[in-house]
Amino acid sequence: MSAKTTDTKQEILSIGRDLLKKVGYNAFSYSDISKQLNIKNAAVHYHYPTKEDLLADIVNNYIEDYKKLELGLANSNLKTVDKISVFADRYAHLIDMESICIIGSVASDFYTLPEAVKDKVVSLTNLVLGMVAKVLEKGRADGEIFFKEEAHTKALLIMTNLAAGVQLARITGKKDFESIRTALIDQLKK
Amino acid sequence: MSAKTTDTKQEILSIGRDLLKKVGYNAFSYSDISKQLNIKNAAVHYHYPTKEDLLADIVNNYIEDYKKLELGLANSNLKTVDKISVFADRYAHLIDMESICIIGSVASDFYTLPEAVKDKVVSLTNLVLGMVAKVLEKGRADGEIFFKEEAHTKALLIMTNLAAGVQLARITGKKDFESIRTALIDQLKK
DNA sequence: ATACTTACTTACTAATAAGTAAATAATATT
DNA sequence: AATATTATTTACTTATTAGTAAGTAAGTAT
Repeated sequence: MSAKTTDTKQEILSIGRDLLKKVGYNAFSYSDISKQLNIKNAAVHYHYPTKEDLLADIVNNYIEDYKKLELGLANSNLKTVDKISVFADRYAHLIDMESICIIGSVASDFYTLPEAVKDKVVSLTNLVLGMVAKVLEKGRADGEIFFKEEAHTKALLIMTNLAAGVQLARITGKKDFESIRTALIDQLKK
Repeated sequence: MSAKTTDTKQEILSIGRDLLKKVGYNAFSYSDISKQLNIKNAAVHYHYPTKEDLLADIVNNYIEDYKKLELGLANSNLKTVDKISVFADRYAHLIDMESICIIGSVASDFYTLPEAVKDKVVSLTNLVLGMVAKVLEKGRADGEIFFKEEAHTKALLIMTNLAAGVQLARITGKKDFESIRTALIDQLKK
């Protein structure tokens, strides 16, 4: 098992992930990737025969990432508000990367996605929403935060604020996102 | 001035608008439009020389629509909560049309949009956010609704909930949107 | 009736897309 | 050293895209 194989494939994955979040599934091509890596188009096809394969791997990769984050948060001794801030920080970082969250990206392109990938997107979305709901529920049980909705609903409210907040920041600027972030955290503190 | 001109151009605009909200700017072509109208590709170019021209007209069209809505709401005697519900209903309707809101659609594709259109998108977004903020501010002044954030921030919170809620509904289903909508309205009633 | 305008169609072009087959270079395995 | 295996290039194909140029049919204006 050579080192180079993994390197190039990983780099393709990484660039694909960035492009997906920056311009969306329909606006990037294998040529965009190959040019960045100074390799030929066909080399990208060697690692990911079809664009669908690449997309599937990107989504799988995010599922793994979020599972790790879930474990990390569970084993941390962060206060609930700070756990939610971890999510808010991730979304704030997307703005600086000229990106939006993958879920938002694939949701916008949903009706043009290969069927097999849609299922993975559903899994990823449920994973993320479930995580946030769990953090919220535990935080409320521990008396650290306050909200009157069901935990799942509150997770929906927070994540939609963040996801669309990042999208909106492209149009009206980052300060609108910061207003959202601040209001969000304040609400939890009651 | 013939009737047919207006008809075809209007239909192109309407189909373009639907496609933009369904699959996004980069995923539809003039061929998609011409096939639906049983005309040739070049006929679409006759009415809208470039895709940028079409996109610009779509955005302008939404600006007009929202200006009319603003007037309609100002002259109505709807309660504030019902005015906000008008927005929520519009977004709920998008789900049934397999669409997302234009602002979300163009935000996702923002870095692939022609420069000239970006400015129009900014205007549209400010128009919508301004409208909602105004409704909220007046509602609070009249003692009809309650919120502690600034009106602009509350408008951001509500509109991001709705916009991303519609996107999320593609993945997890419409009931998540309905949870958001209900929670949103409940919050205003305090 | 003639000229002009409008709304198209036919028939292209140039560029880019995704994807493939075959040859070749580089790296491991035995 | 010989042999696989892996990674990549070269050279395509097929399809689609946005866009254009030239022609035409029908209506409008003078």
